[in-house]
Amino acid sequence: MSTLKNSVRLVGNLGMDPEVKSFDNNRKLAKISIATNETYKNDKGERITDTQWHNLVLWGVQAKLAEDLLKKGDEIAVEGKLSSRSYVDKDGNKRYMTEVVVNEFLKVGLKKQQ
Amino acid sequence: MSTLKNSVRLVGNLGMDPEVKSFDNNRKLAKISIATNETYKNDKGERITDTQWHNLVLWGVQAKLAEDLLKKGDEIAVEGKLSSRSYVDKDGNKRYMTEVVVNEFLKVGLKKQQ
Amino acid sequence: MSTLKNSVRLVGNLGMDPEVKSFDNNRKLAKISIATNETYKNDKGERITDTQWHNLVLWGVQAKLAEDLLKKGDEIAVEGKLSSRSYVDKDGNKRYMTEVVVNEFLKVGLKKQQ
Amino acid sequence: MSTLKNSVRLVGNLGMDPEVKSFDNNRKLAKISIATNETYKNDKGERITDTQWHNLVLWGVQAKLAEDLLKKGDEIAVEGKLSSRSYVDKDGNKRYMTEVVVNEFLKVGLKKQQ
DNA sequence: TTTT
DNA sequence: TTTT
Repeated sequence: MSTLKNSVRLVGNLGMDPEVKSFDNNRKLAKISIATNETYKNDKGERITDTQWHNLVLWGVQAKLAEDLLKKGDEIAVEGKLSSRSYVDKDGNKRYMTEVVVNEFLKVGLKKQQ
Repeated sequence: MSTLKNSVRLVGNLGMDPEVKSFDNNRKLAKISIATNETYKNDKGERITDTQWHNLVLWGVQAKLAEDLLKKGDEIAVEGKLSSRSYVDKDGNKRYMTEVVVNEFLKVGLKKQQ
Repeated sequence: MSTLKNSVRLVGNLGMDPEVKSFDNNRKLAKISIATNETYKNDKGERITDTQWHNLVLWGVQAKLAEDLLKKGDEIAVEGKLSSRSYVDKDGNKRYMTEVVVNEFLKVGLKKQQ
Repeated sequence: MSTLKNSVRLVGNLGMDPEVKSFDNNRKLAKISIATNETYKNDKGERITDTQWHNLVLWGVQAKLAEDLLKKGDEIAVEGKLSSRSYVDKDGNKRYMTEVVVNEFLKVGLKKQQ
């Protein structure tokens, strides 16, 4: 799986503890959502904060590491892949959602920020 | 706007010509969707192709370049930012969609591939 | 200047305080060197640490931020560009060196690590 | 080996055919050098081209692919790791050089460029 | 030493 | 739903 064709890098904070599921074949799945906070000045010189929420999916070893190391509020750096999938909602409508399938993450702690 | 906190890189092909809109303030907006194709071998040694479609949004100069240079089938490399937004669909339901807001793109042509 | 054609991303620790120079035109230059530490297991299952040192160059606003915020031992994430240049050493020989010209950095603090 | 701590991405042209060596243990090594060409306008509005040369090292499967697919003039996209090493030159002096150890490459062909 |  |  090529990192040249599809790669996402994010630095952000977990909005909640990881949700972890275990499957029959011993595979683990963890879901986390992180917020990236970026600040900039608009045309009028006002300080604007743009917060984006991202849904991350981790499998196997990465899921285990997330379960053991991460909790709500923690800051992480991640590298992964953009992945979209469709599902059927409770009203029977087809919906789409986009997730980042994580290859790797680091727990960091932003001390100061520019 | 930090490329350290939120950055996406994709190499893929346009599924259709760019859709371009012009606004009163002379700002231009282009929307394109690209497919990234990755191949790998599964557990059984079978060759699998994973095709992902991505919605890209371009503003200003990048929108103008897309309008002038790109058409259906073209291959591009892009760098941008993950951005999610909500909207209300025709049935009055709140929906979410995730897009890549493009900072920069290159028209490339994959000659051969590994 | 394209981030698609030439981009370097590093997470590492400063080996010394930044060296800062100011020029006549008010331009500032900061030089820092950081070590990236990566650990892996070799063929024999032994834990190996690969430490690489990188020379970073910062100009203008980034140099000012480095001067104000960074000191020996700090951990940073950086995005920049690979740049090589030649110079003449004290014996009159032509030498080459490779540096990373920084576009952006974040001060981080790796709390735990995988 | 983490792509979060040390990652380089380049798009450029080979200055010569790959140099390939084979070792006793069947390991292959390929060396290539590529030029990245970036153009921008300086303060006076003049079009400037900044050409940087980069030394790339490929091992194993990547070396084989380079040997089979690449030749002088070809354009490639690569992802790898910054790596510096010292060596002793013919006059007995210690020298340093910086290389990019390639994880992955794609042969591309830039048709048009912005 | 490449390319546009 | 996070963080500064």
